[in-house]
Amino acid sequence: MDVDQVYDLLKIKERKLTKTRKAMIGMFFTNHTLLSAPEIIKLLKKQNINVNKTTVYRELAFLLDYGIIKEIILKSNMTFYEQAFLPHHHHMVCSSCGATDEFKSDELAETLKKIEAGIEKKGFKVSEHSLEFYGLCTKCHS
Amino acid sequence: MDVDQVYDLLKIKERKLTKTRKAMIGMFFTNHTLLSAPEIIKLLKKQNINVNKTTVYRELAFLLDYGIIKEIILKSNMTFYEQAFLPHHHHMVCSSCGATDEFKSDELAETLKKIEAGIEKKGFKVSEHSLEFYGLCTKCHS
DNA sequence: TTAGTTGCAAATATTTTGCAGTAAG
DNA sequence: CTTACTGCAAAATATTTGCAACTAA
Repeated sequence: MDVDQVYDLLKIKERKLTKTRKAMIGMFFTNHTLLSAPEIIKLLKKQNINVNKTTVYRELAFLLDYGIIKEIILKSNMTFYEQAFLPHHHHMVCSSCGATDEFKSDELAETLKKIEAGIEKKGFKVSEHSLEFYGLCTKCHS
Repeated sequence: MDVDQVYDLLKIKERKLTKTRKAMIGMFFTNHTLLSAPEIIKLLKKQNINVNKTTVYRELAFLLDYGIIKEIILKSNMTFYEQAFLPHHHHMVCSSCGATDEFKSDELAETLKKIEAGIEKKGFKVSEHSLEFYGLCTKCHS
């Protein structure tokens, strides 16, 4: 799924392509960074799009609902978002500067799948998991 | 580490054993459930300990600081706490009713350790990870 | 034209802070 | 009696809601 396919989806669903919506979709497909609502508001301002925070929160709920973005909650107790079409991966979060980086591991994915199967046998229907590693990034542990 | 050892630690560090502190420590060593600040306030009320929310938040920060409890942030975007001396485990969280359950897996622990070693080779110093499984508990998926 | 979208102001909810007073050891 | 601890009120932050006005298709 790329930007144009997202536009097509919106057209099919008869949802409008507003300036803010376009800019936010662009953001998620350009940056592969985790973005929070306050950060998005700042980024929009830089593009001279002065939008109300309410709109940004509503837009995030919208994109989430359409499966275009994913939600990730970090220990900072803030909600972050990223594009939903990236290959499955996890995040490393620097507890000092807050920088995030991603990584993936086939072995990990496989183990998690096995674990989830085990959990389901006990009657709990798993729909997703969240896994993040916290510590100090290269810059921060001198 | 048990309750009495925690009391000893406080004595050594010349920290006082107040009624609220004692009750909260007791809570974490009795319940092995995840507890949030609002829940703790309610539980204290039931014990006729009417304490200000500020005190509870400060006490949680205190216990966290002394390594007596651990912090876990769930997708609900709320902070939960649990005793820090339980054997390493992870949580299953029901997206419908919010119930949490715990489980452990040696295979998972081993894979995670390996993954963390791999991450450290790239210069990121891992200090902890958070892993939760979300889905529907037995009661909620009919 | 007509849904879908937006802004504004106000409400929620959790968590934090400053300061003056209280109590445990 | 000393320093840790507490309450209160108010602030900081993120997020949500109702409603009237607006605009993309």
